[in-house]
Amino acid sequence: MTTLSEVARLAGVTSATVSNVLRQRGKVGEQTRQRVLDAVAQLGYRPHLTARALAEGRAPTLALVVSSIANPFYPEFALAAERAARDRGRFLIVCNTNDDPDIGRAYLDQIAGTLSDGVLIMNANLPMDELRKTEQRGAPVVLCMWEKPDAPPELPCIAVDFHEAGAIAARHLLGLGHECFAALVGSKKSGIHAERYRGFSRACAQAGHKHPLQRTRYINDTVEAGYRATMELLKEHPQVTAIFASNDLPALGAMNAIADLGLNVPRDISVTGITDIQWARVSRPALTTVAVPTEEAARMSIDLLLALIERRSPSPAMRVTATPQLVERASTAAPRKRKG
Amino acid sequence: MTTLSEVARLAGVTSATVSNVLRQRGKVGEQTRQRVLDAVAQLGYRPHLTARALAEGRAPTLALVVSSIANPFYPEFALAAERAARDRGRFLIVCNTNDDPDIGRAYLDQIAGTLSDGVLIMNANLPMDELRKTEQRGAPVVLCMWEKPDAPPELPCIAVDFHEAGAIAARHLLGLGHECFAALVGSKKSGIHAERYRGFSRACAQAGHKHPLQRTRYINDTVEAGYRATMELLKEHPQVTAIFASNDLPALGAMNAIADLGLNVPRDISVTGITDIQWARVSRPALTTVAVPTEEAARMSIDLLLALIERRSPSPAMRVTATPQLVERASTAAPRKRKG
DNA sequence: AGCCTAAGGTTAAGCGCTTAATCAAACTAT
DNA sequence: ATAGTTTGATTAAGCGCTTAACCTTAGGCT
Repeated sequence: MTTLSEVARLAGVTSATVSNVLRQRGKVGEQTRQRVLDAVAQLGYRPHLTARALAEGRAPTLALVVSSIANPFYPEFALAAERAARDRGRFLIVCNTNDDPDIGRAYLDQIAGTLSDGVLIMNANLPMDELRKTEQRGAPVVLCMWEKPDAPPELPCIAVDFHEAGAIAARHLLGLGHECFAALVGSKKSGIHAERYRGFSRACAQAGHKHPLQRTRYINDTVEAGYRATMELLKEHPQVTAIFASNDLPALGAMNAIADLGLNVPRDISVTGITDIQWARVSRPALTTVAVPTEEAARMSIDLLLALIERRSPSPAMRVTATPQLVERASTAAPRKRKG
Repeated sequence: MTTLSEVARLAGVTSATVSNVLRQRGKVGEQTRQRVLDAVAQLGYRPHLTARALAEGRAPTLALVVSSIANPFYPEFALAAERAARDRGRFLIVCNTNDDPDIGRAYLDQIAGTLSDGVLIMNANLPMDELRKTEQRGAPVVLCMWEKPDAPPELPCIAVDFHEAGAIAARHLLGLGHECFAALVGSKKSGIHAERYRGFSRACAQAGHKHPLQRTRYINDTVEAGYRATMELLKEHPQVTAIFASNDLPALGAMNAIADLGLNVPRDISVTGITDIQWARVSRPALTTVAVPTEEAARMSIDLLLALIERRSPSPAMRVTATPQLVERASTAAPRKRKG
């Protein structure tokens, strides 16, 4: 590892001058500048990022805390965030908590402010006051993909209009002529997905087809849970012609269940999800879903975090990304005419 | 951010003593030790990882360079590596190159040795001499999942017995009674998957069912490529009863193609993959595949890297992980009796 | 000619921590 | 009682870099 002073010695200047050349700070004469640059090239000098960060009084990385690998959306978002960070010249440490709050806490304790300048939180299942604590330690926190626009988050966050996402799905199904739905909604008590469901039912009500609670199931965000819930729902309510899932994973499970019941998607029953994970494209039939702007949300999250780090934006502004978009694939169609 | 010396002042000692207490180094009296620990607790002191790394002459993170998000296996491996790193008390920076060697180079240039102590390479599509250069700069490099055990890698690596993986798939299909196969193999010139295919054909030959080249397609590692190749293959060779894919993604594409041809998996045609990505479990029918020991390989990669960093293991040992394992699901069955 | 300023550098302190070298005091052994 | 050792702490240097403050020298102005 060549250091600044070795470069300086070769160029016949002081390390401060080399630093000034490299950082484009201060006044440096043209010919010394060249000598320095030559020396840098000759020695293959690369700045020591750790030392630089320490000297600048900042940390050399950003961190992203994600809760789980179970849902493929998280890795997708993680890589989107990585890209956004790289585009801003930052490096991203990924912290997977495996849904264990203790791991999340340990991560935050260790790296917030000491290794990471700021932290992105992606559904990490961590209590708010824990997050506020790390914020007070000097490492800004940004919640990516805030689900509940009603409850003021008390922390900077990127909110996605999930209410609209639910409404989009509903309007799509209504537009095809569906009137009798079943709904698979992410677990009730965590409040996750509540907004998606609310958007869905409001749109239904507005169209004059109020969605009744007995055709709603609160389930985990898994293929299996979607499968089981659909099996039950379709047995109890055979008149259902379309299934709204607040997430893609249960939607895929629903499609499997329908197939196992000897029915056809979309001929007999239509299915919609929300998110547009990669699997949605590959499944048979390909899933119609409402895409959340992952790339954009990741970019905004990083930018907000960087702004907070540089204290440019003192107000913990809560911004909303662009509206989600319907991605129409093969899992939805007009309902089959009732026999009789 | 409370610092060491603030803790020291409160405890009435020197910062060196505090450091000794925390690192369990040197001799410290019992009552001062307690005073120090009390002060640490009272102030909520947390060591500054960046400063510590600089003082210790090491870098505070490890790095993982992955080529792409397109194949969901990479994120799965990345999170496995993250877990392994965390278990060893290390933090992982993930570097996604998006298959662009320039990005990979830039990442290595910037962080190898200056922010990361060592680098894990996962199919990053980087030239060997580039990697050797970063190694000489003092940041050990480990290749995860080396595909070609024939060619000595010249760099420390974790090799998986992909030859055996191919053979396992072949033996499974042969055992079911199949004799006429088609093969979808990862792109020829990169040499990736060559070993998997070789294992497959050798096992076929041993069983007396030599696999002919005209029923082999060298394709990209995508669902779409698998789909297209299968369409072609089945039109040219309708007698095929089983498809061997060197990777899960093309295998899934093959299943879709078969369905679109009006045929049934596995009744008409069986399909196998290699890797066991998450999608394999969810697809309909669920994919029979040969699982590579992801978790284990990730763990071994991290351990080898750490050993190299600590110069414990001077020899760039190439180790082979445990044998891949067959995961039998619904996409394979005995061939249908020939009509006539 | 003398003063001020700007340009082009250097000095030195410091980021928070580690660690080898050092030192003082308290024991042990003779 | 004196030398030698151990225990338990301190001192100070240094990791590689940044940056405010300072110092020259040369040129511009009256």
